[in-house]
Amino acid sequence: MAASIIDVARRAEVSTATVSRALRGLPNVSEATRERVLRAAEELSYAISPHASSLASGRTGTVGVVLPFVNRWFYSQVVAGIDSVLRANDLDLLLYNLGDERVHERFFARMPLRRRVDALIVLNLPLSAAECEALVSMEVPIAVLGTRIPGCWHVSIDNAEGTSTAIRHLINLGHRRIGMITGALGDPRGFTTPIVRQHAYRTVLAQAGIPYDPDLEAPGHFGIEEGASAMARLLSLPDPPTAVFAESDQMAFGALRTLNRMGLRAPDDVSVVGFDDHETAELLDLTTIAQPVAHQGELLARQILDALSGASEEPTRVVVPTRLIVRGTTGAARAARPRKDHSSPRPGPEPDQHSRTSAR
Amino acid sequence: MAASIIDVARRAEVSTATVSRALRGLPNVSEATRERVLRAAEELSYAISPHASSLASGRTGTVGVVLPFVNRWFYSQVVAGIDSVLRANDLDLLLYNLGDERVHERFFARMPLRRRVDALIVLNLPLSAAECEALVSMEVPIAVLGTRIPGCWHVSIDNAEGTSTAIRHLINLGHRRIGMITGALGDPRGFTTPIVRQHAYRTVLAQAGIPYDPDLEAPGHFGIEEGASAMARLLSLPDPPTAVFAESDQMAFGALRTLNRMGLRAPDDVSVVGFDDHETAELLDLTTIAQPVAHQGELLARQILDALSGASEEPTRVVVPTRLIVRGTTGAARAARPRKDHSSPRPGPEPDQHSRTSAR
DNA sequence: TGAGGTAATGCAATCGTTTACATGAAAAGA
DNA sequence: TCTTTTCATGTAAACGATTGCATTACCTCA
Repeated sequence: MAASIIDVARRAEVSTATVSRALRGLPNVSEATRERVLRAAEELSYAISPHASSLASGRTGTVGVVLPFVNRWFYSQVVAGIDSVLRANDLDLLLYNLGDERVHERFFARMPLRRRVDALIVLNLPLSAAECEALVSMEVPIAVLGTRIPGCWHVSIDNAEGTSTAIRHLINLGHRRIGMITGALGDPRGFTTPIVRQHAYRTVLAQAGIPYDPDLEAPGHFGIEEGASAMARLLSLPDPPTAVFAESDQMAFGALRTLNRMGLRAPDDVSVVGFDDHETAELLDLTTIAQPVAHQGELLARQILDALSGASEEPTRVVVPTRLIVRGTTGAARAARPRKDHSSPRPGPEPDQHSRTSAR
Repeated sequence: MAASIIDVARRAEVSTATVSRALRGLPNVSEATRERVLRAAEELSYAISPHASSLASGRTGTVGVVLPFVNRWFYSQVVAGIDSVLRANDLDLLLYNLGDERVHERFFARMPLRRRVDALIVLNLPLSAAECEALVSMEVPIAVLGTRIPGCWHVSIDNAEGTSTAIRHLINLGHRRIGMITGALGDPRGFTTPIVRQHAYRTVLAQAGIPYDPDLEAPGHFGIEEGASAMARLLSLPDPPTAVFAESDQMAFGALRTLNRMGLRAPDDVSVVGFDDHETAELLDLTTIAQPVAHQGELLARQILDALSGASEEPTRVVVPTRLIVRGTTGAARAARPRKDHSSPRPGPEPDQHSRTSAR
C-alpha cells in the first residue's frame, strides 16, 4: 500500500542505500541525485517506516518518560518542558503514568520500555533498589528528577534549602509554633522529597532553639483535600501552630480553605507558606517557595540530548534554585494566642535569636 | 548482546515460530513446550524487540495522542484518563504537544506519526480541512475530543447546552447585562468550542429578549492572566455587566482576581460563572459548569479499543452531560447600578420573561 | 487397515530499513 | 601518463520478529 524505500529507489533510479542516505542528509550524495530522490519521495508521498528504521539502526528516536501523576500540575508542567526540547530535536515522547501501584508493579515486572526507547526520564518516582537496578540494566541514559539513582543524570531543586528558607521566613516573622503539612510521608513507596524537606524543617527549628513537637507534622498527600484535613488537624491541637508550611501549594490551598471555613484568616490567625508557586498561588495571594517547573523538564531533556549525542560523557547533576515569594498569607506572629486557648500559655515572643538569612 | 528469539528457540529446542506462538499465548502449542519456552525466555531474561515485532506484524501497540497543551489542567486530566485505559490494555501512549504554532505546522508537514501508531486520539485541536484530511489518510482509527472530523469517533460535551445553562442561570437570577469571557476566538487557528459557546450565549440572550452588545464579549485565551484582563476590560465599559460567564474556570479565576484587586466582590458586585469545575473551583467557591474530564479521556481510549478490536465497525459519537454547580460567586442581580455609572440608566429589572429551565 | 482429521511444530519468506564493504569513475598528484 | 585519492553509488547482509504453508505424528472412525 504505502510506498517503501524500494519504490522510491526505483523511481529515482538509484539504490535503496542511496535513497536512505539522501533522505537522511548524509554526505557522499551528489546534489543532483539527492534532489531526484527527494522528488521521487515527494511524488510517492513516501513515509519512512520508523520500525524498520529502528530495527536496522538500533535507534528508536523515542524517549520514555516515567512519572507518578500526569494530571498533577507539577508533572504536567515538567512534561511540557520535556516535550518542547525533545520535539525540537525530533525525538518522540512515550509517556508512562505509574501512579497506580498495580500499574507500577506491572511496569517493573514487564519492563515494557526495554528496547523501546533510546533514553529514559524518571520524574520523582519512589523506587526500590531493585527497581533502580532494573532501569539501569536497560542500558540507556537516564535522567532523574528529584530522586537519585547512581550513574544517572540528575536535575533537582535544593529541597533542604527551599524548606529552610520557608521556615526561616516564618521564624523571622516571630513565629515559634510552626506546623508542617508534609507530603506522602506515610506512603509505603517512599518518595524522597518529603523526607528531605521534613528533615530540613526539623533542623531549622532546632537551630532556632524551638523544641520539636511531632504533633505539628501533619501528613497531607500532596492533595487539596488532604491538605485541608491536615490543616484541620493542626488547628484542633491544644496548642495550635501560628504558622504552617505546606510542602506543596495544592496542600496550602486546602489549608487556606480550612481556615476560611473555620472563620479564620491568613495571615491574621495563621500564616501559611506553600511550595511550588503553582499558577493559582498568585491568585490566592499565597506566600510560597517558587521553583522553575517547566524549566526542570527542559533541563532533563537537554541532559538526555547530551547523553545521546555523546557530547558529555559523564552524567551531570544540576540543582536549580528556589526562591521565596512573599505574598499575603504570611505575616508577623501575633503576641496573643489564636482563638482556641485551652492550656499552656505560650512563653513570650523572643524572636529571631538564631535565624538570620531569609531569602535571596 | 540482548537475547533474541533465536537464542530462546535454541535453548528451548524448538523453532522461532513456536517461541513466538508460545510467548504470545497463541493456541496450538502444547503445554509442555510452552513451559519450556517460557523457562528459556526467563533464563535468558529475553525481551521481545517491539520494533521487529511491529515490522513483521504491522501492529505498533501504540496510540498517538495529539493535543494543544499538556500543561493545562484540562488536557492533563484527559491524558490521565486515556492513559489509564490504554495502559490496562498494554497499549503505549505517544504524546504530541502541538501548542506552539511552529510545532503544529511541522507536525503536519512531516506527519511523524504516520506508520508509527495503531490509532490516534486528537484533543480539541483546531484543524484545517487539509489537516483533517492528512490525519484521516493515515488510515488508522481516530477518536476526537471536541472538534468533529468526518468518519472519526467522537466524544464531547454539549457545549451549547452547558453554555445555555450557565447563561440561563444568570438570567434567572435577574441579570440582564451579562458579559462573556470567550476563549481563543481571535486565534487564527480556530478552536471550535469557543464558537459554539459564543453562539449559544447569543442565542439564549436573544431568546430572553436581551439586546446583543458586542462589547460584552471579551476575549481571554483560556489563561488566568488573559481572563483577568478581559474582566478588566468588561468592567471599564460605560455600562459594565452585572454578571460574567467565563468559558473556562481558569479565566474565571483571573476574572475573580481582577474583581478583588478593584475592590469588588462576587457575587455582590458581579456574578461569575466558570466552565469545567477545575480542581480549584471549589476552593474559590466558583459557580461553574462541570464536565467529567478524565472520564472523557477514558471514553476516547475505549472507542479506540473498540475500533482496534473491530468490536464495533461504525465510529460512534458520545456526548457526555455537563452539570451546573451553583456555588458562591453567583447571586441575584442588584437593582442598582454597579459603581461606575456614566450614562444610559438601565431599564428596570424585568426578569425571566423567556428563560425557563436553569439546570438539571 | 486405511482414509481423513486435528494438533503441534518447523520452514522460510517477509516486513522496510541501515550500513559495512565493494566498485568504478573522476580528480589529483607525481 | 600512471598511480593515488576521493567521491558517488551499488550490493547484500544484517536487524528480530511474524505468519502462511507445509509436515509430521497421532487419533478416530468406518
